[in-house]
Amino acid sequence: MSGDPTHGHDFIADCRTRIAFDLLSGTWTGVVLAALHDGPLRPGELRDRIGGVSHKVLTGTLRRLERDGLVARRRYAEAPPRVEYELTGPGRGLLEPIAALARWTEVHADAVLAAQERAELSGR
Amino acid sequence: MSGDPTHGHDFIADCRTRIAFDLLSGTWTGVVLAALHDGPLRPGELRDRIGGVSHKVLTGTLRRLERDGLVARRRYAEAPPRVEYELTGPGRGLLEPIAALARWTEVHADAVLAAQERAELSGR
DNA sequence: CGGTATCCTCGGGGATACTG
DNA sequence: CAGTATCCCCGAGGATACCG
Repeated sequence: MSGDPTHGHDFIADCRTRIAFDLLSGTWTGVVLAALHDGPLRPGELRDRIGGVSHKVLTGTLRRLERDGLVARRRYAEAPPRVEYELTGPGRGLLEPIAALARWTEVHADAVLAAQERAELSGR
Repeated sequence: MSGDPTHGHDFIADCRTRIAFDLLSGTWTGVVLAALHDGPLRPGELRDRIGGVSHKVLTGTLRRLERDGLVARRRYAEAPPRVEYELTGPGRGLLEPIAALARWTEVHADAVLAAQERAELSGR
C-alpha cells in the first residue's frame, strides 16, 4: 500500500502534485486546516487554538484557503454578526495527507531536528 | 484508520507537525523527494526528470534536504568525479505522505483549479 | 470582533556568469 | 558536470493602526 508513490502518475513531467504542495505552502495553512478538523470555528477561536499567528496573517491565510475552495466562509446575520469558517469537500480531503505528515513527524521529527542542529554546529 | 487525523496529538498547541510542513515548504522540495523515489540520481538526471528548475535552485534545494537529513550526498572518487543523491530513512518515510497528496490531487485538483479560476474572474 | 490598509523585512526563486 | 557567487524581484510574514 505504501509501495509505489508514483504508481503511474507523472510526478515529474507535468507535475500536478505540485498543486497540492503549493496549496499547503503557507506557514499556517496546514495548521488552520487541521484546526478546522472537528467543526466550524470563528476567527477568534482559531487564533486562540493556534497561538502565535498574527491577526492579519490568519485572515490572509483564510482568504487564500477560501479562494482555493478548501474552506468556506459562513456569515450569520445576528445581533452581533458572527462569522465561521469550515472545511469544504476538498479541504476535508486534505486531512488524510496531513494526518500522514503528522504520523511521519512522530517517527522522524527528532532525527531531523538532530540533523539540523548538527549542521548548525559544524559548517553552517 | 483514516478516521481522526488529530487522534490525540496536539496539532495546535505546541504544533510539531509544522516541522513537516516547513520541510516541504520549498517549491521543489517535494518534487525532488518524489524524483528520488526509485533510487539515487545525479544532479543532471534530476534536472532532466523534473524540468523547469534552474541549476542554482536545485542545488539549493538539495543543500536544504541534506541539511535536514532527508537526502544523502554520495561522492565517488572516480575518473570523472561523480555525485549522487539518495533518500535517507526519514526522507524515504516522507514518500507515503507525498503519495497521499498525490492521491488527493487526482480527486480534488480540478475542483481547486476551478475555484481559483472562479475567484480570478469575479473579484480577483 | 472581524477585516482591511500601510509599511517593513527577509528569504526563496530565478537568470546569469564564473570556478573546480 | 557540479557548485558557488552576484544581483534582482516578488510575495509571505509580521507589527501597527484604523474602519465596519
